[in-house]
Amino acid sequence: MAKYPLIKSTLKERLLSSHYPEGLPLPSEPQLAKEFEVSRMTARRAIDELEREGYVYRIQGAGTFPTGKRFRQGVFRVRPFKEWARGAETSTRVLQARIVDATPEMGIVMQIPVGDGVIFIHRVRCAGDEPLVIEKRYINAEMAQGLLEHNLAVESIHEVMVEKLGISMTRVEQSLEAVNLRQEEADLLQVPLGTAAFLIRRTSYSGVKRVAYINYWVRGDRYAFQDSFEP
Amino acid sequence: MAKYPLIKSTLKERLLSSHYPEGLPLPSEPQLAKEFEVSRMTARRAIDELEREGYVYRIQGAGTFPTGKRFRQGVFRVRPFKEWARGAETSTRVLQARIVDATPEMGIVMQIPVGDGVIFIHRVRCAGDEPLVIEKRYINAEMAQGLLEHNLAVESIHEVMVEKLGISMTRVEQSLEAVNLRQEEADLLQVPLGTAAFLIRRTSYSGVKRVAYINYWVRGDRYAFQDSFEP
DNA sequence: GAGTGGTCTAGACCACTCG
DNA sequence: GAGTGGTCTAGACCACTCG
Repeated sequence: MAKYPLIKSTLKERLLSSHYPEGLPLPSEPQLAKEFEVSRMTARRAIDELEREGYVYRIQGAGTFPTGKRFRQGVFRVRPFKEWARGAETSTRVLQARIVDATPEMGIVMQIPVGDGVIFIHRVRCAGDEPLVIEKRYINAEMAQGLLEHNLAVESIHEVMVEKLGISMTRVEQSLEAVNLRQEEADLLQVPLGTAAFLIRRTSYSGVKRVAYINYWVRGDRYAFQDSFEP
Repeated sequence: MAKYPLIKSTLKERLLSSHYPEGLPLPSEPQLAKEFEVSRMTARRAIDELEREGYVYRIQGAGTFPTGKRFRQGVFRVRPFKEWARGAETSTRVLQARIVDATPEMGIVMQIPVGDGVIFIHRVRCAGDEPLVIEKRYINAEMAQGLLEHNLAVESIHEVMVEKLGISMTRVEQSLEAVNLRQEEADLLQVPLGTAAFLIRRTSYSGVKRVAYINYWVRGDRYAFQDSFEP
């Protein structure tokens, strides 16, 4: 039998029973290797998996720390559109891209005063002429000046903001819902009214400031998340 | 700079451009190590990440294969029902729990001969008298003898199987879809026909054997996944 | 400067697949 | 039996943190 699963489950038990105090590092990798009588690489492998599962985080030079009790809230990850539509020819249709005044709703989600400038971008992303995703972005206009001068049908908006405009995104919060498409969205995606879809709501932060709020509607009949894990 | 990210991105490009034909293995790990002039462990690390991201899958003894062009990407995690229905009083209604003969469909998903015994369990899980989740489980009867003698309205089926019946679950594969509820499911969840819901399909393995196949329908108007990360 | 995690090497043995 | 991926070792050097 492999050794690292035993190390992993032993450490997991200790973490769940608060054997290692929060805020303090776990024993170092060489120490754990010694305790379990394995090479450092084998100890690392166990920790690698615990890190991926959210039990610990590592800081190079400082140590490995318990994440505390917040881990394991439902987690999902969404990859860039181009990656998951791989194989097919992808294209993007820009329906709107302009500066608008923040409505009260935008003011709340963006945390800015009503009337402030907001860049509104409305796009449809297709794979092989089939529309798959609707995207509505609201971006703090003050923080992303010059964004509208780029070709939004070709360039990745996120990349432009990070690489060309120098905005550092420090945190992303998102939620995933299952919804029935309304007439407007159904028409754009060319499916019947009420078709089930994923709705992803995403807020991007730069420090404490909210840079962008995005809604994605993803066709439920064309997309699935997939996961595999060892319990 | 580290070497494995370059290997990874090179392989990813090749996979996206169909450089490696579907159905055939990629070059073996020793061959890739040689090509990129690194040790086998470094080549493996690049492939490890591609596997985790769903670009390739590996079969011990046979090779590493491209996963092909399915629009299936991303990762999500589902918490146990009791955790996310927290705060509310949860209850479970068992609609059916009996042994049936495997239909051809069950035979395929369970990888057993048609006609073999399958434990079928149909439950509805509620929070505060409101139905939230429908569950249909198909379990290899041979591997889970005695399961039906437990109180399935109270006990966790997974825990009974692992702790009481001694079945070791080694791997779980699952997918997450957005679907419109059909009449039967809508009635059980007391929502209108066609309401959007999450459909989770889960297969549990014990080694190479498939222990269980489960479908969960989760009300889209009552559940959302949440995630937050640093890019 | 001592200690930490990040990466890498050149081997080794094993379980498994396949013709 | 040859080849594959799965695991492991005992080292090494590096970038980074911290007192």
